[in-house]
Amino acid sequence: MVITLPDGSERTFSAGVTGLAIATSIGKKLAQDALGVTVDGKLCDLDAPITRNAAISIVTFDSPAGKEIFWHSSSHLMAQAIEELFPGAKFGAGPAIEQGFYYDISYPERFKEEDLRSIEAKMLEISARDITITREEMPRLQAVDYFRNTRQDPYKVEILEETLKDVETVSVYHQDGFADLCSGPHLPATGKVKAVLLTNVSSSYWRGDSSRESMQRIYGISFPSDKLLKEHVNRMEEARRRDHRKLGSELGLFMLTPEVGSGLPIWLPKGAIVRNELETFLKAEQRKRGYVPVYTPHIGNIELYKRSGHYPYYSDSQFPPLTYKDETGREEQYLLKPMNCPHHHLIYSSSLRSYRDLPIRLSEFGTVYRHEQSGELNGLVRARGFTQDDSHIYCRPDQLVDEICNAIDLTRFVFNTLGFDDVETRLSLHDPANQAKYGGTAEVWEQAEKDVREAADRMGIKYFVGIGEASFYGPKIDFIVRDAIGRKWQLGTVQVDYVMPERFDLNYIGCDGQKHRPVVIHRAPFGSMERFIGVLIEHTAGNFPLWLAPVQAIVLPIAEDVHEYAQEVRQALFAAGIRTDIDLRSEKIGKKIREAELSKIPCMLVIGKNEQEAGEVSLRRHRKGDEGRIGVNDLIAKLREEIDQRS
RNA sequence: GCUGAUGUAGCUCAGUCGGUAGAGCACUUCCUUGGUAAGGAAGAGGUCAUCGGUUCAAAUCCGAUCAUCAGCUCCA
Repeated sequence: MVITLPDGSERTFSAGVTGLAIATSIGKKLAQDALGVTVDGKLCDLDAPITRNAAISIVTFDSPAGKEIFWHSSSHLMAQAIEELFPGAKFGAGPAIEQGFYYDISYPERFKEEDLRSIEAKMLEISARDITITREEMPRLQAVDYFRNTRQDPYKVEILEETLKDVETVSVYHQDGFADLCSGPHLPATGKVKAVLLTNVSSSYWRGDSSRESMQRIYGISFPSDKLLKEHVNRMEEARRRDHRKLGSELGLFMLTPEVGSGLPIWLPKGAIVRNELETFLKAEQRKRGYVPVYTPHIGNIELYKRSGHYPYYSDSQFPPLTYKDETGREEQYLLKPMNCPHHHLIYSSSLRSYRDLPIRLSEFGTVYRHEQSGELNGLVRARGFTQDDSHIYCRPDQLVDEICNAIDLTRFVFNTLGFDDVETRLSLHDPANQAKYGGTAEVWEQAEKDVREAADRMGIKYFVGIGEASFYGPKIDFIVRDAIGRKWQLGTVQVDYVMPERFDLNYIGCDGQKHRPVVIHRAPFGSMERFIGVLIEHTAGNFPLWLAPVQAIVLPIAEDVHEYAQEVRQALFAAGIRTDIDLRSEKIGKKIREAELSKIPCMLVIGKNEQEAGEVSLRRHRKGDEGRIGVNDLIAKLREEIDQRS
């Protein structure tokens, strides 16, 4: 039997050889590190016999597949520890996740912080026992009996009787007295897990259904060595330092206060500069690309949102309507604007449109208010009041794919300028099994999804498909980035809409003299200014590029005798439009530099007698250090160039 | 909204058994006039999230509310 290794070399083994045996034949170290094996691309247990010629690859902790096996087994290890410490605990789902694992547990007592520590200790103890983990294939009905009567775990029985009801044979993994229904693969033995950290306990609903019972979910992460765990803990601490909520108040960018209301961010002067720069940047770019600006009010008659269909779909997540009664008793209801689209549609239909006028691209930084659930609020990235860089493009069907491509291009331009290179793109399509969630006919959806796919393909975007992620009026392309602790946030979006033109009876006169329906594209490259800047803060750790920095330069005179010259330098930079502060305190230069560094000011201009005599400054860059002396005019030219290039 | 945790000076945090509030940094003033990440001294700063209860006495114990954090659910 011939086994092909990842480097292309071939080796002969007798039939039934295991991954472990192959690893051992290659090297001792590999055999030690081996967690699983892929056989012709399929991930398998290390002790599974290989019965035919195959290409195999030994999986270690270094690979994503290795981590998944490791963490999945760790969740079983945790379950076993909990079962030994807390008899009667019932187990729901316990998968590996991107950063570790969790297990959902039903147990009458609340797990406390101390419990997590004792579970960790028990896990390490079970690891030290180095129990062999074995797989058993079992007919499904036998498994039902086993989990109902032997294991007495109703959740596993439910999975067997519902999710797996059409499956003949299932697999069960055993380690000592503990057993779990699981498709695997798993580690060969518990001893591989050398370091474990249980991070928190929170609640979850059984099967993610808020009408079902609440379970306790314990999150953890584990590693094959203490060293790797320490590195992970350090990374987490670094992430906390980058948290935009922390940096936002340290750097004076924004604030949140219950005196205004939760989820309603206030932009402080420094944060307002960042936001304003971004808005100016996008406005200029949109002007080049044929967008025209509009402004619309912050509230609108509720009938508008009933007509658009937003109100019934989203009434839960809106602030309650304002009711106004005039002296005749006539009542009107207004809604705090939850989205900008209906207003823009009215602008479109305010005059007769010819096919020659299209596409029409209406744009607005529109502030909207949504009553997000309290538990969902999160600094700037999830707020109740936020501003969308919203635009609606009205075009003819034959222009649609081009216009989607243009919108994708603009979004990519924005992301590239701001240095977001790790962006995932999701093609968000509707869920055919849940038709009630959507407006519009099946034909319209089919066309819309075909169009976005075509545009995405033409733009060469690497995307993944998200079924059920579409909005109620159409499919979309979403640009998703991660925050400092790895959580994903949707920023930019491009959405196709055949539904609103119907609801608002939008039309244009075609070359045949007849009325036709335009198509609408909703798009927002930043998405929400708040969320975008929140993620940008974490992405840059508050070290904004020069063009965005709230304070671009600070003049640091060494002693009082050069204060006058220092003021002149500051004025010169100011006159060139460079945001420049000056530190005139009677502190030593070391302290002034330290504080400027901590404030993350990109350029420090150190000035003493030497600089004054030569008409120069000493330029020190944030996190880079002294760059030497430069004439004031040269400095201004250099900084202006960097700012204008947005480099 | 749900489950759990947390809330003390502008910030980071101490505060024992219930006995009336503490540090460092920041801030203000004074001294110091300096060369690339913390010069010195003094001063000021708190209705211990809010409201209610227990108690001779509450930052501390109990309850409610608000807010924040983690996760779940949701996301136009």
